[in-house]
Amino acid sequence: MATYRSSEVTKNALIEAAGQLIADLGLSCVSVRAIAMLAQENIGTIHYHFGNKEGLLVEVINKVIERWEAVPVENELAQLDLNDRHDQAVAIRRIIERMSRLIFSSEAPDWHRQVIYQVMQHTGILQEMFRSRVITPENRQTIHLLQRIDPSLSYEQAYAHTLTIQSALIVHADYQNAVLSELSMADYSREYIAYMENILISQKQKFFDLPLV
Amino acid sequence: MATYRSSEVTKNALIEAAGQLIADLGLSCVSVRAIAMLAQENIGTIHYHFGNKEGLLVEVINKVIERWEAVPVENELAQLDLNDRHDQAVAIRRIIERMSRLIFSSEAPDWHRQVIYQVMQHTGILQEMFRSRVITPENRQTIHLLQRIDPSLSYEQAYAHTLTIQSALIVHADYQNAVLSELSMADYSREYIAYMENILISQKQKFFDLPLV
DNA sequence: AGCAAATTTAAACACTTGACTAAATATGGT
DNA sequence: ACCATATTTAGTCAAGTGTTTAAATTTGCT
Repeated sequence: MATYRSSEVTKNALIEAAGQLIADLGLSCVSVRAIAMLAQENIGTIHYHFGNKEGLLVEVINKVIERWEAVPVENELAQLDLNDRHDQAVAIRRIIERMSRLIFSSEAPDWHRQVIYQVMQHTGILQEMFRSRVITPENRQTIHLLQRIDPSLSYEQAYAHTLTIQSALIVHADYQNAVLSELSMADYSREYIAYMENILISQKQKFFDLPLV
Repeated sequence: MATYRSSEVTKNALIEAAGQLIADLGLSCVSVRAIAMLAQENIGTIHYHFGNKEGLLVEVINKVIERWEAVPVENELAQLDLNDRHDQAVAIRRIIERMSRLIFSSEAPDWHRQVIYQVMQHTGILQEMFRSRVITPENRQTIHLLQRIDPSLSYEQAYAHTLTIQSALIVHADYQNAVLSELSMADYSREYIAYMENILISQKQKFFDLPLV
């Protein structure tokens, strides 16, 4: 008699509602009352199931992080010889395509991409979660690859390259509303995302004189 | 006897305090009381001088926008022949260096760069100000240049290029705290910014097979 | 069906927020 | 020095915040 079935249902409803509201209003503009109302649950359930508001937000971010952890960068780079120029070029492509897929594929709820990078704006538990479990480990892989491609790169220089790779995707995610309105689009088209991926990939491959694969 | 001297002094103190607090806490976490306390002014002065909180925020953003408007992109591109490959390469460099200078040069208060892109997160008067007076006009120039460089580019494709140019700078500005902590730096070094500029410039020049200038 | 535990509910809590008011003060031209 | 007025001050307001409480209800095993 540990837990009742209804427990998981309301917890998921609250997480989903919180995610949508964060995407719409911003992380620091959502109230427990708004979340409970959208989820059609009582305010008290938030504190009963998650302890407090932050506990709920942790689970919201956790939902996104688990999707990223399910496809670690290591998998994309396995079976590649990072000393081979051709494989180095493939590695660049794999890293960019993976990140783009995780952010823009429609297999996850819409709010994922609009929520996740908001946590990087304010220091706190949420940022620490995303940084320690996603950002830092993934950057380590990318920096390692870049220093294989060009052994003369310092850590700072390799990090700068890493950020120039990721930044376009981050901006398209975090400023989605502004970007879409500037593009007069309702949502990113598959072609647009593909073209942006292509820019990022071939830019980096050309910069390092890698084969264009 | 229109206005007294003290008026401008307190107005500037309030704008400066608001800017610093927005940079530290985030746009939506700043209260009129915190602003007044940091400025060492009375809360009522905010409503007396600016009408309401939003009126003060408008002036904060205005301070930043005026710096950008003082050096229009047109000036950087004047005397360049946008049909000439060499001048096209120079134009790319000028556009990127101008934006980097506006964001990272130390001639303006520290908070400018951490404040300005926050307004792009939420729709409202502040975003509309920055978009209509800075973003849209500047993007028009960049897109025009890119379509001269490669006439086959559609508007969406040219816009994607524009964003890949700007994104790294935006991310370094808006996520400054997280980036600096990942780099174990107290502030961006001149060398780091210069290296990032170099990446962005030569990446774009190589992508379009322009001379590397 | 009965019953103990898990869950939901509504009301209240203390606190912060942006805004407003009326009185007190400071300013600068005369 | 005077005085009209620009500015500052302190106090109050209603509305919204996250949290807590205790009672009511639902759940699932015996």
